[in-house]
Amino acid sequence: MAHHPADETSEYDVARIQEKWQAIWDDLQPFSTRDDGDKRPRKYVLDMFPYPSGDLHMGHAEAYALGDIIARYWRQQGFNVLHPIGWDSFGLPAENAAIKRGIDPRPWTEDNIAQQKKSMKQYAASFDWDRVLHTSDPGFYRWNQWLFLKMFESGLAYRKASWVNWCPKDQTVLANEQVVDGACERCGTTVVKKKLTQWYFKITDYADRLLDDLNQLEGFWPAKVLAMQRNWIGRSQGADVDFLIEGRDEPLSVFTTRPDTLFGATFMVVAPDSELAAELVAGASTEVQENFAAYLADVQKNTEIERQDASREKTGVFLDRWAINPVNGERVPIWSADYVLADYGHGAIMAVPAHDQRDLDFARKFDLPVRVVVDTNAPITGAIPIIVDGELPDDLPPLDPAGTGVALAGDGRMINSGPLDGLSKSNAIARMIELLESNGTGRRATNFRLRDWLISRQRFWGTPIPIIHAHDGSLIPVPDEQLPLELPSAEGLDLSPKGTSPLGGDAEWMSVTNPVDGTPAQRDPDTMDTFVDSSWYFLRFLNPNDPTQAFDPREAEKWAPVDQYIGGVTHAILHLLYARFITKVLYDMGYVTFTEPFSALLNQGMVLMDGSAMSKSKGNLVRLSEQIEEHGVDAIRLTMAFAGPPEDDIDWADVAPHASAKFLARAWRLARDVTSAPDVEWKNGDRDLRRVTHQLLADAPGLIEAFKFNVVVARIMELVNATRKAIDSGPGGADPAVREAAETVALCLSLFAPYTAEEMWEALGYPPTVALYGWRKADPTLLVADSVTCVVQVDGKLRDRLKVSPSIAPAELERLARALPAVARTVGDREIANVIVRAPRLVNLVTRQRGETSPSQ
RNA sequence: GCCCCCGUAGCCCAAUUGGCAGAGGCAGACGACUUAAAAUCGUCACAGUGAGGGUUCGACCCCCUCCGGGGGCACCA
Repeated sequence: MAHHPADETSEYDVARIQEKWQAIWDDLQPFSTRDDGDKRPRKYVLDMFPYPSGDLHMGHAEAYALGDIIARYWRQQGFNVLHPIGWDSFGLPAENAAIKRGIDPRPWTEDNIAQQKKSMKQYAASFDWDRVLHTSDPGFYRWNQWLFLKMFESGLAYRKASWVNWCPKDQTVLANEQVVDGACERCGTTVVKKKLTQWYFKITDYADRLLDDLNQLEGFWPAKVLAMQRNWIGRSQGADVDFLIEGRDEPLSVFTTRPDTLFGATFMVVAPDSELAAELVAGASTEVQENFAAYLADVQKNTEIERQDASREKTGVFLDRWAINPVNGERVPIWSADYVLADYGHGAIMAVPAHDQRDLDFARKFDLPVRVVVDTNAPITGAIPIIVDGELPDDLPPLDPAGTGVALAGDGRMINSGPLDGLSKSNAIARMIELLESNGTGRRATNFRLRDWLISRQRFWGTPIPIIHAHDGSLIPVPDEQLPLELPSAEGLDLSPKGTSPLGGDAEWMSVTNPVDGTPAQRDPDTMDTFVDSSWYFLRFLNPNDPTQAFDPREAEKWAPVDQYIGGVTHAILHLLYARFITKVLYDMGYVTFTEPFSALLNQGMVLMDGSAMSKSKGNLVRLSEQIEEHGVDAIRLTMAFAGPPEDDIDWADVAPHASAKFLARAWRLARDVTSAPDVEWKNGDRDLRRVTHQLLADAPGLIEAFKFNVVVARIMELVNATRKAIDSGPGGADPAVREAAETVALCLSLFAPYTAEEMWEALGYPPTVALYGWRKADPTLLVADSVTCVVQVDGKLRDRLKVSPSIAPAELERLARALPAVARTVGDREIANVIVRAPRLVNLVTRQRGETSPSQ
C-alpha cells in the first residue's frame, strides 16, 4: 500500500489518470526517434495517414489502436521503432467544405488537423511527434512536384487525349480505379465518358513487375489483398495476329488468348469509339458512314453501367470492309460493336463465335457464320470428357453452338484447322504462335486489364502540376529553383465545379514567363490526384522537414521499407498499387534499394453498429469522443483489441466497453494490493501463480506477432484472475509471485491500455515509463508442469485420465493405461488390436472382436 | 458466371495446426457484502463445432457434395 502517493484517491479515476500521463509523456517524449547513435535494431511501423475531415471516428480508433499495439510491442522487444503520423490533407472534402462555407480550404484543413492531433494524443498513440507532415504543406508538395518532373523526364508522365471517366457532380475526371460499378467512388454519381487531354503516369510499363513481385509478399500481406491486386492487374497471355485489310496498306493487329481458334474466325469487330473504326468507315459508302455515325452517337449516350451489362443484347454495325485471315486466306467481314473496348489490346478482335460466348451472341444476332474448330467432345489426357470403360459416353453434347447458343469454351482436339488438326488446345496455341511467328503475321503477346494512371484533376485543392505550356504548345518543366509552385489563395476564385480547373480562373497565377525563351506562357491549370501524395509519403517521414530533398536515401537505407503497414482494406487496390508502382520507379532511378514499400500489411476490419456501417443518415453513429468520455481511452483501445481478430469487422453492439473498463480497474487494483517491495525475490513466490505468469511471458510475443491481440488480452485476464485469487484466498498480497504477476500485467497492458499500465507501474514503485521498460523473458523451468493429464481412449472414445510425469516413457504410460479399471471394463473380452501412444498426452487402445484378424468389413 | 474467405454455447470469440471442444468476455442464474441499491467478490449453468459423406486409431482441423453469410473480378478478346 505504500507505493502510491497518499494524496491520490484510491479510486480508479480515468479522467485524472489520462490528464496526468499526457503531461508526463509530452515532457519525456518517449517515442521520439531522433538519436542517431541509437544502436538498437530498427522497425518502421506505419499507420495509413488520415484524411482530416472532422475529428477522429471509431474507424480511426480501431486502426490506431492496432497499429499502436504493434509499435509498442516492438519497442518493448528492444527495437528502435519509427512510428510517425501525418495528414493526407489535400482533396475533395476540404474543397467541398470550402465551397459550401465560401472559405479557403486551408483554415478548415488546419482546424481539423489540430483537432485530430489533440485527439490522437489523448488516445495515447505512441507517435513520434517530431516527424509530422501534411500533404497540403508546400514543404511536402514541392517534392510531389519534384517526383512529377522526374517522371516527366523519364517519359513516365505524359499527356494524351482519350475518353476519360467524368463525374458530372464533382466535375472532374476520375481514374479507372475510382469508378465503382460505373459510378463515382466518392459521390455515387453515374460516370460518363468525355474526351479530354490529361496527364497520365505510365503504370502499365510496370504491370509485369507489379504482378510478379506480389509473390514476395505472399504470407506477409493478406491473401485477399494479393488476390485483389492480381485481379486488378489482370494479365492475359496470348498472341497478336495481323490481318490484312482490303484497301488498306497497314495490316490490322488483334490480340487473342485463343490463337488456336484462328481457323474459326469468321468476322472481326472493332471498337466504335476507336481511331481505327473512324478510319475504316471513312473509306466506306455514305450509307455505311451514316449508319456508323448513328451507332457511335448511340453508344456514347450509354453510361458505363449500361455498357458493362453483359446480359444486354449485342449491338453493332457492318463497316462494309473486309480482312484476310492470315492462316487460310479467307475474307472475313469487319463489324463495329461496343462489346469491344477501344483501350484494351488493339481495340479490335477476331471473332470466333463457336468458342467465345460474346462472339457467338453477336453472330446469332446478326446471322454470321459459326465454325467449330475444337472438338470439345474428343478425349484429352487429364481432361473431360470422361471415358467410361474405354468407351466415350453416348450422351455427349452436340458440337452445335449456333443451335444451342452456348459457345464451346472447353478443351478438346482441333478440327477444321489444317496443320493444327488433332492437337489439344494448349499444344495448338503453342503451334499456332510458332506458325504466325515464322510467317511474320503474328507473335506472342501479353495484355493487361490495368490502364495507365490518370493523375490530373480539374480541382483546386491539390498539388499544382509543375509544367509550363509555351505558346507553341511545347511542355516545359518548371525550373527546380522556382519550386514549390504554390497554390494561390482561393480568395476571389470560383472553386465550384464547372468542368474546368479553378486555377485557370486566376489569370495572374496562370500567366508565366517561358523560362527557356522569355516569351509569355501559361501554367498548367490542373492539380494532381491525391493518390500521388500518398504513393511516397512513407519516405518523407524519414526527413519530413528537409528543404533540400524529397527524402534522404541514407535514411531510407536505415528505415525503409516499412516493416509493418496497418490500414483499411478499402485501400487494397488503389493506394497500395500506386505506392508499389512509385517505389519501383524510385528504385529504377536509384533513389531506393528496395522494390516493395510495405514488407508486411495488416488490414483492420470496419467498426459497425447493429450490423451496418455507421452513418449519420442511418442514425447508428457512435461517437468516439462520447465513448472515450464514458469509458476512457484505455477501455476503448482494449475493446478494439479484444473484440476479435483484427481483420474481422467489429459490431459495436456486440462488444462491451464497460466490461473493458471494469477489467482495467480490476487490474489496477492488483497493483494497489501488492504489499511487497520491488526488490523481493520472485523465486520465493507461489509456484502456481508464477507458472501462469511465465506461461503468459512465453506465449504473448508469438501471439502478438501473429496479430492474435484478442487472445493476448484473454490471457492477461486469466493472469489477473489468478492473481486476484492469490491475493484474496491464496498466499496473499505479500507473496513475491503476486508482485511479479502484477508487474507482468502492467507490462502486457502497456501495449493495449497505456494509462492503466503507467499508473500500475508507478504504484508498483517504478519510475516512468513502462512503455520503455523491456519485456521479461519467461523462466523455462516454470513452463514445465510437474504432472500432465494423459487422456486414455478406447477406440477413440475418452474413458479415463491419468496424472503422469511429462517425461514418462511410452511403454510405462501404456502399462498404466491398460491397468485402468475403466479401460478394462470397456475393453471387456475384446482383443486389443493396436495401441497408439503419444506420451505424455494420450493413449488410444484400438480393439477388435476376439478371433478376427482384420477389422470387419 | 469465375475466384477467394467464413459458419464452434443466447452473443463476441479461443482451441499448441490431426490428440480431453473452452482460454477470456458479454448477457443470465444463485450467493457474499449492504438498511437497500450500485460497485466489488464468489459459485453455477449453457454448445459437440451449418448439413451429409469420406480418409484416419482419432477430425472443429484434411478431402468431396450441399446449405447459409461475406468479399473480389466480370463484354478485358
